[in-house]
Amino acid sequence: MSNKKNTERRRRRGANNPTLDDVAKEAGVSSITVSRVLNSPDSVREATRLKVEAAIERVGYVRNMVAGSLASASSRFIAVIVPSLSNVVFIEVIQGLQATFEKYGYQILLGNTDYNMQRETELVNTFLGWSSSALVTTGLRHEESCTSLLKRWQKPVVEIMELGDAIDLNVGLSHYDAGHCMAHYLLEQGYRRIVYAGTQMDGNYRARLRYEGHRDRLAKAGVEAPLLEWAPASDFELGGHALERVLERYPDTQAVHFADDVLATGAILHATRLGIRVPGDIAVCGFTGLPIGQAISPRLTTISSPREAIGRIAAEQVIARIEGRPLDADQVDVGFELTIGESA
Amino acid sequence: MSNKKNTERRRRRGANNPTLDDVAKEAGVSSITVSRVLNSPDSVREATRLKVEAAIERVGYVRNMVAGSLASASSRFIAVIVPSLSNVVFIEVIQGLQATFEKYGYQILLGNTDYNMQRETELVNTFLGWSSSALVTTGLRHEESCTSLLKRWQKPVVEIMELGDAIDLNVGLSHYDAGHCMAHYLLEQGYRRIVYAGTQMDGNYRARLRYEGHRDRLAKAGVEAPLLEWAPASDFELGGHALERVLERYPDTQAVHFADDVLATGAILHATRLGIRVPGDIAVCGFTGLPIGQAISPRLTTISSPREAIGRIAAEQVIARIEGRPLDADQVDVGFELTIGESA
DNA sequence: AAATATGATGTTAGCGCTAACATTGGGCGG
DNA sequence: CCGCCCAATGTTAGCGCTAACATCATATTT
Repeated sequence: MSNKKNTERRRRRGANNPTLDDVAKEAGVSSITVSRVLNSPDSVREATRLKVEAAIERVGYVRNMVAGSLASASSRFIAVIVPSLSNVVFIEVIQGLQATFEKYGYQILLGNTDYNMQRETELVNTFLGWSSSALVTTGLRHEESCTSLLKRWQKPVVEIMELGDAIDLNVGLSHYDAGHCMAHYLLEQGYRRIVYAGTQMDGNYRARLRYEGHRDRLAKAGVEAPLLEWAPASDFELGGHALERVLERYPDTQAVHFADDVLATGAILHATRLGIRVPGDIAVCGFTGLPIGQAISPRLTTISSPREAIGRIAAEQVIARIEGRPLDADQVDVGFELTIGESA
Repeated sequence: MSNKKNTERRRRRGANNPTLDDVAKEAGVSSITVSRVLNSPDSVREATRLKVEAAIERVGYVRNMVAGSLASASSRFIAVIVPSLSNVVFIEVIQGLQATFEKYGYQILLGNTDYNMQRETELVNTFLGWSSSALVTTGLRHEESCTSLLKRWQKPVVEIMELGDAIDLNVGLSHYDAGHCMAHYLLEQGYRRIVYAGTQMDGNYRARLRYEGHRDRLAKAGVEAPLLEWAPASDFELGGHALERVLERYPDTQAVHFADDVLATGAILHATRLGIRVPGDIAVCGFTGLPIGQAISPRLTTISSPREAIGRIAAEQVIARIEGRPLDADQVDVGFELTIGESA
């Protein structure tokens, strides 16, 4: 068959960095001992360890994580999937995740879906292909194939932000209740003509869940729940614009319930500029509990969600699972808090 | 020697997911053909490709990226190292990087140093171990061993945010010039008693570079350049607090040059609450060009840096390098812009 | 002192994929 | 209709590491 003229030919790629074997030779031990120094230093005699560490230093060894992960069929990666990086909320969640995972020596593999579920499925596939140790994703709604893939997967999966029927672990809060709670507060304050205003409520369906809570509470009081929605992502300017549109469309509005604090803050700052008094002429409230809402005057009335805590708790749950510690519960309700400011 | 009784024993791990070979068998081709369908579909006949794709679907194959990276000695990872995730600036840079790299099918491997250079070196080591295709890091200052490791490394390295003597590629702006420019503007407006106020200026030495530009410009005008500094990270509340401390320590201050927009915004909002007129009683300016600075009244006078553009340009440079396209220059000065608001 | 347990290190055989080369079967010019 | 070329596919040998088991020296038990 093949013309076996190649006794010693095949060469591979350039790099040729020092490998474990080079270190082993240098230190006068076997490569598995070097591997142990790296992975479980306690299982090696101190003298050996020092010898190996010196050798590592001398040859300038850089560990090949890829080979290690292939051999052990696991990486110290945690896949994290969020729908957006422009929304501070997810940034803060990522901070919580990152800080906690780092403590335990795990790396985050970050994916951004742009509120696109197909993209989410692709990311899940890629991340599983990296032998991730666990996966954290946002929300409970996924493509069918994505859900079934994750259910079959043998490692921890956490769905965050929202509570409900989850694949595995679940850390979040009830957005329906949050919307309901704020609507209740507004009614209590005597407001009756209340408009809900949000952005991108198809992709960001949690904002819609809050609207539903809001609407149902108003319905119970026999009050209409008009909804205005915009396509672009929330920013301060859009908040100001939204306030004007609300007043145009429903001139007798008494209060605006914004889907998030960025819009609400933008509305308040714009109102100040226009000489519209908040809450005198119109009351404003939001959702999230961003620092900027508490820095402006009037201070924003809002619902604060513990964003970094969601990240921290989700990460702790994952670590517990990985380390085989038992969990109190597979679902954690982090709750929310009505923060009463001066704006409503 | 070894009691060779084990003809077919050694089993490995649990998972046993379908592999390329399973797909190959199912499709009636060899595994390399499946590999080609995945990596270079154009090199396979359409009929074959469809057959293989159907087989992939049928067996529920999930690609093992780890094995692929080991065999090809390269992953589609780009290592990205930033000093902080609490600072919006880096978030926006990451957004720019992420959006661009995603277009080309690269994944970001994100590391956070918390302004600790030793941590940076560790992250660099880990990320090189993942066979990253390139590395993006923040700033020009690193540990000696880190710099030399990166210089020996054969793949693209970009240092961002700051301009100067770089390892390989460099995308950023001159912070010294930015500070100088703002000081020049303040002098031009007739201010003479100007205080510079910042946070964490040891770790975040770019804020110090801006101070040095500021100080040198004032010196040229024969004016003192007092500096006040705080240890915690910038937030709105600290900005208000800082304004009060400045007025306490230097009661006749005419203008405060804040190291960033978060502090400056916090100061303006706090001043409004206290009834201090800006710029009537005291002028305020910042650095960064955050949206919030332009949403408040008075609008903030600041220096806008193109944060997302830094990310996008850095990513484009890297991609060009990886694809072997020639670069116009290894260094890109993205510049900055004096944004004149009403606050100074 | 023999038997057994324990701790430290070594040997072997992959993990699942792809680079490098080999083979095969038309298509096509002469 | 022969030889050559090229496109499509196959064969082989690792990539660098670690799981699983093996070995050996020393400590502990009986």
